[in-house]
Amino acid sequence: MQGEHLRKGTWLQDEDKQLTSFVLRLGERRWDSLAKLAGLRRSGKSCRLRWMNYLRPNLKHGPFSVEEEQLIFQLQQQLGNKWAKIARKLPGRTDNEIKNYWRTHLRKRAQVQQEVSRDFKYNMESTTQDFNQKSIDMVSKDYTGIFCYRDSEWETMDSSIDTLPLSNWELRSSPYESRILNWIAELQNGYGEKEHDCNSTGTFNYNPQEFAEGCDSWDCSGSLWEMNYDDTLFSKC
DNA sequence: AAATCGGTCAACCGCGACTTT
DNA sequence: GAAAGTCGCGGTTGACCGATT
Repeated sequence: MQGEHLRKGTWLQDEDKQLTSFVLRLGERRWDSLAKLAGLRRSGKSCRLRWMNYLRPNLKHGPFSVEEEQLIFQLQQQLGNKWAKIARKLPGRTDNEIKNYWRTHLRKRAQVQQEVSRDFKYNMESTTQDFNQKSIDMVSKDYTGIFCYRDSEWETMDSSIDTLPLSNWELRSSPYESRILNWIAELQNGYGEKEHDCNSTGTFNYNPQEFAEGCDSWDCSGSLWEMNYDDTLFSKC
């Protein structure tokens, strides 16, 4: 194909038809030869990409479902940016599509989640004595994605997260909710007037097993997943 | 109405791994 | 075993579009 003037940019309908018909006849391989045989002035690479990401049968083109979104989020945490591997777990979705979705929808949320998770763990560690490390790890991990700040004051806050009163945090749309709210209330009572003091201590009862009940699946909508944030707000005391 | 900005997504690029000759 | 060809992956770009100023 060298020396020939190759087309770039958006594919035309005719090109799509031509490519599809040749891939169905010759199979998904030898893309350079296939492009030549099909009379397409495209690189083999470009043909392959067009086929894999758009023309291939059984591709889903609609918006991602909540389940897909959660799966992507979870797999990204486990595998990192291994989009091809992640795509294999989501039939009908392409690595490119998932990568784009991650970058435009989920990346920020992941950052927020990490920050909140870290701060939460930090606060737990600095405010409890009877809390074993295993429980803390589990909580900080499983808490991700469920905190939400009652945000009417959010925009006007000009300092770090530790100035946000605990009573203004809420947890929504998950089976954890009521227990967590109670827990936060207890924490708040434990803090008393010392809520700005990260070195203050308090105790509360926590049963990880009880806590974990009903955790199989839950809807993240209406939670941190939709929260706008400013990461300057997430500094520690 | 026009300009600007930000989000989205299809497509491209570079590179390493794998296969074929 | 080496060179050439091909494939697959992840990062990046740029066109497009709607919202905002």
